[in-house]
Amino acid sequence: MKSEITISELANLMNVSVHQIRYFEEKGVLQPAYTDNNQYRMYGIEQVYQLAHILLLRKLGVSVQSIKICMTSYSVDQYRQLLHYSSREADAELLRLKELQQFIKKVLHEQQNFNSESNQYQIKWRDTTYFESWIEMGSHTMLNAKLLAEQAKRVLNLFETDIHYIYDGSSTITLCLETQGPGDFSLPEGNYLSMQCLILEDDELEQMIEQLYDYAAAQSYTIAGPLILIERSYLSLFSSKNELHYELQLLIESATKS
DNA sequence: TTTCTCACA
DNA sequence: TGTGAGAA
Repeated sequence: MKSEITISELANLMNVSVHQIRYFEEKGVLQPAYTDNNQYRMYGIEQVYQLAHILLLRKLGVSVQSIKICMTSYSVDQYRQLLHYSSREADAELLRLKELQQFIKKVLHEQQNFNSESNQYQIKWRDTTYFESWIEMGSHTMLNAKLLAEQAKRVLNLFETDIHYIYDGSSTITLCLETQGPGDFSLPEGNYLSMQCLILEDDELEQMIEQLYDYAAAQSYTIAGPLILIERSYLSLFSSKNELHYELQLLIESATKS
Protein backbone atom coordinates (compact mmCIF):
# COMPACT_ATOMS: atom_id res chain seq x y z
CA MET A 1 0.00 0.00 0.00
CA LYS A 2 1.27 3.42 -0.98
CA SER A 3 2.15 5.83 1.80
CA GLU A 4 1.63 8.85 -0.48
CA ILE A 5 -1.66 10.60 -1.12
CA THR A 6 -3.32 12.20 -4.15
CA ILE A 7 -3.82 15.93 -4.60
CA SER A 8 -7.47 15.83 -3.46
CA GLU A 9 -6.54 13.87 -0.35
CA LEU A 10 -3.88 16.46 0.44
CA ALA A 11 -6.33 19.26 -0.26
CA ASN A 12 -8.87 17.67 2.12
CA LEU A 13 -6.26 17.12 4.78
CA MET A 14 -5.02 20.71 4.70
CA ASN A 15 -8.34 22.41 4.00
CA VAL A 16 -7.23 24.07 0.79
CA SER A 17 -8.38 23.72 -2.81
CA VAL A 18 -6.80 21.35 -5.29
CA HIS A 19 -6.33 24.38 -7.49
CA GLN A 20 -4.31 26.15 -4.84
CA ILE A 21 -1.92 23.22 -4.44
CA ARG A 22 -1.32 23.17 -8.19
CA TYR A 23 -0.85 26.93 -8.09
CA PHE A 24 1.88 26.53 -5.45
CA GLU A 25 3.54 23.98 -7.72
CA GLU A 26 3.37 26.33 -10.70
CA LYS A 27 5.07 29.01 -8.58
CA GLY A 28 7.76 26.54 -7.55
CA VAL A 29 7.08 26.37 -3.84
CA LEU A 30 5.65 22.85 -3.54
CA GLN A 31 6.57 19.85 -5.71
CA PRO A 32 4.83 16.46 -5.41
CA ALA A 33 6.94 13.55 -4.10
CA TYR A 34 6.50 11.95 -7.53
CA THR A 35 4.08 11.66 -10.44
CA ASP A 36 2.32 8.33 -10.77
CA ASN A 37 1.99 6.35 -14.02
CA ASN A 38 -1.45 7.85 -14.57
CA GLN A 39 0.10 11.34 -14.33
CA TYR A 40 -1.46 11.89 -10.90
CA ARG A 41 0.60 13.96 -8.47
CA MET A 42 1.46 12.06 -5.29
CA TYR A 43 2.42 13.65 -1.98
CA GLY A 44 4.22 12.22 1.08
CA ILE A 45 4.56 13.34 4.68
CA GLU A 46 7.39 15.71 3.75
CA GLN A 47 5.08 17.61 1.37
CA VAL A 48 2.38 17.73 4.06
CA TYR A 49 4.82 19.56 6.35
CA GLN A 50 5.96 21.77 3.49
CA LEU A 51 2.41 22.75 2.61
CA ALA A 52 1.69 23.49 6.28
CA HIS A 53 4.70 25.83 6.31
CA ILE A 54 3.64 27.52 3.09
CA LEU A 55 0.14 28.12 4.43
CA LEU A 56 1.54 29.53 7.66
CA LEU A 57 3.78 31.95 5.75
CA ARG A 58 0.80 32.99 3.61
CA LYS A 59 -1.13 33.72 6.84
CA LEU A 60 1.79 35.90 7.93
CA GLY A 61 1.37 37.86 4.73
CA VAL A 62 4.32 36.49 2.78
CA SER A 63 3.68 36.46 -0.96
CA VAL A 64 3.93 33.15 -2.78
CA GLN A 65 6.86 34.60 -4.72
CA SER A 66 8.76 35.30 -1.51
CA ILE A 67 7.92 32.01 0.19
CA LYS A 68 10.55 30.17 -1.84
CA ILE A 69 13.26 32.58 -0.68
CA CYS A 70 11.93 32.38 2.86
CA MET A 71 12.02 28.62 3.01
CA THR A 72 15.43 28.24 1.43
CA SER A 73 17.47 31.10 2.82
CA TYR A 74 15.87 32.90 5.76
CA SER A 75 17.94 33.29 8.94
CA VAL A 76 16.41 33.16 12.42
CA ASP A 77 16.82 36.93 12.54
CA GLN A 78 14.95 37.43 9.28
CA TYR A 79 12.10 35.24 10.52
CA ARG A 80 12.04 37.33 13.71
CA GLN A 81 11.67 40.48 11.66
CA LEU A 82 8.94 38.85 9.61
CA LEU A 83 7.05 37.89 12.78
CA HIS A 84 7.34 41.43 14.13
CA TYR A 85 6.04 42.85 10.87
CA SER A 86 3.12 40.40 10.81
CA SER A 87 2.33 41.27 14.41
CA ARG A 88 2.04 44.96 13.51
CA GLU A 89 -0.16 44.07 10.52
CA ALA A 90 -2.38 41.98 12.80
CA ASP A 91 -2.68 44.96 15.18
CA ALA A 92 -3.79 47.19 12.33
CA GLU A 93 -6.34 44.59 11.23
CA LEU A 94 -7.65 44.29 14.78
CA LEU A 95 -8.09 48.04 14.93
CA ARG A 96 -9.91 48.00 11.60
CA LEU A 97 -12.26 45.27 12.85
CA LYS A 98 -12.88 47.09 16.15
CA GLU A 99 -13.84 50.23 14.23
CA LEU A 100 -16.12 48.18 11.99
CA GLN A 101 -17.78 46.64 15.01
CA GLN A 102 -18.29 50.07 16.57
CA PHE A 103 -19.89 51.26 13.37
CA ILE A 104 -22.23 48.25 13.27
CA LYS A 105 -23.22 48.83 16.89
CA LYS A 106 -23.84 52.49 16.15
CA VAL A 107 -26.10 51.61 13.20
CA LEU A 108 -28.06 49.13 15.31
CA HIS A 109 -28.43 51.69 18.09
CA GLU A 110 -29.44 54.53 15.76
CA GLN A 111 -31.88 52.27 13.92
CA GLN A 112 -33.65 51.43 17.16
CA ASN A 113 -33.61 55.08 18.18
CA PHE A 114 -35.04 56.10 14.87
CA ASN A 115 -37.88 53.60 14.90
CA SER A 116 -39.03 54.59 18.35
CA GLU A 117 -38.78 58.34 17.80
CA SER A 118 -39.73 58.78 14.17
CA ASN A 119 -42.10 61.69 13.45
CA GLN A 120 -42.31 62.79 17.08
CA TYR A 121 -41.24 66.14 18.44
CA GLN A 122 -38.84 65.80 21.30
CA ILE A 123 -36.71 67.99 23.49
CA LYS A 124 -33.18 66.64 23.57
CA TRP A 125 -30.32 67.87 25.68
CA ARG A 126 -27.17 68.26 23.67
CA ASP A 127 -23.72 68.87 25.13
CA THR A 128 -21.48 71.36 23.37
CA THR A 129 -20.58 69.84 20.03
CA TYR A 130 -17.56 70.75 17.95
CA PHE A 131 -17.54 70.68 14.19
CA GLU A 132 -15.16 70.81 11.32
CA SER A 133 -16.79 72.59 8.40
CA TRP A 134 -16.67 70.37 5.39
CA ILE A 135 -18.50 72.00 2.48
CA GLU A 136 -20.03 75.47 2.05
CA MET A 137 -22.82 75.70 -0.46
CA GLY A 138 -25.56 78.05 -1.54
CA SER A 139 -28.83 77.56 0.31
CA HIS A 140 -30.60 76.53 -2.86
CA THR A 141 -27.83 74.30 -4.15
CA MET A 142 -28.24 70.55 -4.10
CA LEU A 143 -25.36 68.42 -2.98
CA ASN A 144 -23.87 66.80 -6.03
CA ALA A 145 -20.85 64.73 -6.95
CA LYS A 146 -18.98 67.65 -8.51
CA LEU A 147 -19.38 69.74 -5.36
CA LEU A 148 -18.13 66.85 -3.28
CA ALA A 149 -15.10 66.29 -5.45
CA GLU A 150 -14.18 69.96 -5.85
CA GLN A 151 -15.10 71.59 -2.58
CA ALA A 152 -15.04 68.93 0.07
CA LYS A 153 -12.06 68.40 2.26
CA ARG A 154 -11.05 64.79 2.09
CA VAL A 155 -12.90 62.75 4.62
CA LEU A 156 -12.44 59.26 5.88
CA ASN A 157 -15.40 56.88 5.49
CA LEU A 158 -17.67 59.24 3.60
CA PHE A 159 -21.35 58.93 4.56
CA GLU A 160 -20.62 56.53 7.39
CA THR A 161 -20.97 59.34 9.90
CA ASP A 162 -23.66 61.90 10.64
CA ILE A 163 -23.49 64.91 8.36
CA HIS A 164 -24.75 68.14 9.90
CA TYR A 165 -26.25 70.78 7.61
CA ILE A 166 -26.22 74.11 9.41
CA TYR A 167 -28.77 76.67 8.16
CA ASP A 168 -27.79 79.89 9.91
CA GLY A 169 -30.14 82.15 7.96
CA SER A 170 -27.46 83.42 5.60
CA SER A 171 -27.33 82.48 1.93
CA THR A 172 -25.01 79.54 2.57
CA ILE A 173 -25.44 76.18 4.18
CA THR A 174 -22.46 74.67 5.92
CA LEU A 175 -22.03 70.93 5.88
CA CYS A 176 -20.11 69.83 8.94
CA LEU A 177 -18.67 66.77 10.52
CA GLU A 178 -18.46 66.33 14.25
CA THR A 179 -14.98 66.39 15.80
CA GLN A 180 -13.81 65.37 19.24
CA GLY A 181 -11.93 68.52 20.24
CA PRO A 182 -12.54 72.15 19.27
CA GLY A 183 -12.85 72.41 15.49
CA ASP A 184 -13.95 75.21 13.13
CA PHE A 185 -16.96 76.06 15.28
CA SER A 186 -19.27 74.65 17.90
CA LEU A 187 -22.91 74.40 18.81
CA PRO A 188 -23.70 75.37 22.39
CA GLU A 189 -25.04 72.92 24.90
CA GLY A 190 -28.70 73.20 25.58
CA ASN A 191 -32.14 71.88 24.83
CA TYR A 192 -32.83 71.17 21.21
CA LEU A 193 -36.26 70.64 19.73
CA SER A 194 -35.82 67.58 17.59
CA MET A 195 -37.70 65.56 15.06
CA GLN A 196 -36.61 62.51 13.10
CA CYS A 197 -38.12 61.91 9.72
CA LEU A 198 -37.93 59.74 6.63
CA ILE A 199 -37.83 61.61 3.35
CA LEU A 200 -38.48 60.37 -0.18
CA GLU A 201 -38.57 63.69 -2.06
CA ASP A 202 -36.69 66.92 -1.39
CA ASP A 203 -39.83 69.02 -1.01
CA GLU A 204 -40.92 66.78 1.84
CA LEU A 205 -37.89 68.01 3.71
CA GLU A 206 -38.92 71.64 3.30
CA GLN A 207 -42.38 70.74 4.59
CA MET A 208 -40.84 69.06 7.62
CA ILE A 209 -38.74 72.14 8.34
CA GLU A 210 -41.80 74.35 8.09
CA GLN A 211 -43.72 72.02 10.40
CA LEU A 212 -40.90 72.11 12.92
CA TYR A 213 -40.90 75.93 12.98
CA ASP A 214 -44.71 75.94 13.23
CA TYR A 215 -44.57 73.53 16.14
CA ALA A 216 -41.90 75.63 17.88
CA ALA A 217 -44.06 78.72 17.43
CA ALA A 218 -47.17 76.93 18.69
CA GLN A 219 -45.27 75.86 21.78
CA SER A 220 -43.91 79.41 22.20
CA TYR A 221 -40.35 78.21 22.13
CA THR A 222 -37.73 80.88 21.52
CA ILE A 223 -35.38 79.72 18.87
CA ALA A 224 -31.83 80.49 19.87
CA GLY A 225 -29.72 79.00 17.16
CA PRO A 226 -29.49 77.84 13.56
CA LEU A 227 -31.53 75.03 12.08
CA ILE A 228 -29.55 71.82 12.13
CA LEU A 229 -30.32 69.05 9.72
CA ILE A 230 -28.60 65.78 10.44
CA GLU A 231 -28.33 63.34 7.59
CA ARG A 232 -27.73 59.71 8.43
CA SER A 233 -27.34 58.16 5.02
CA TYR A 234 -25.83 55.01 6.46
CA LEU A 235 -29.22 54.30 8.08
CA SER A 236 -30.98 54.69 4.75
CA LEU A 237 -28.82 51.91 3.36
CA PHE A 238 -30.17 49.49 5.93
CA SER A 239 -33.85 50.35 5.56
CA SER A 240 -36.04 48.65 3.00
CA LYS A 241 -37.25 51.68 1.04
CA ASN A 242 -35.31 54.44 -0.67
CA GLU A 243 -36.01 56.86 2.12
CA LEU A 244 -33.39 59.16 3.59
CA HIS A 245 -33.03 59.41 7.33
CA TYR A 246 -32.89 62.93 8.70
CA GLU A 247 -33.12 64.57 12.07
CA LEU A 248 -34.04 68.23 12.43
CA GLN A 249 -32.89 70.18 15.46
CA LEU A 250 -33.43 73.70 16.76
CA LEU A 251 -31.80 75.15 19.84
CA ILE A 252 -34.52 76.57 22.06
CA GLU A 253 -34.46 78.69 25.16
CA SER A 254 -36.37 76.53 27.55
CA ALA A 255 -36.59 79.24 30.21
CA THR A 256 -38.88 81.27 28.00
CA LYS A 257 -41.27 78.41 27.41
CA SER A 258 -44.70 79.47 28.53
C1' DT B 1 -10.77 11.84 -10.38
C1' DT B 2 -7.25 14.33 -12.26
C1' DT B 3 -4.79 17.07 -15.68
C1' DC B 4 -4.13 21.20 -18.36
C1' DT B 5 -5.45 25.59 -20.09
C1' DC B 6 -7.81 29.88 -20.55
C1' DA B 7 -10.46 33.47 -18.67
C1' DC B 8 -11.62 36.33 -14.91
C1' DA B 9 -11.69 39.11 -10.39
C1' DT C 1 -3.57 35.13 -5.54
C1' DG C 2 -6.33 32.51 -6.44
C1' DT C 3 -11.14 30.44 -8.64
C1' DG C 4 -14.34 28.55 -12.31
C1' DA C 5 -15.27 26.11 -16.40
C1' DG C 6 -14.44 23.00 -20.09
C1' DA C 7 -12.23 19.36 -22.61
C1' DA C 8 -9.46 15.27 -22.50
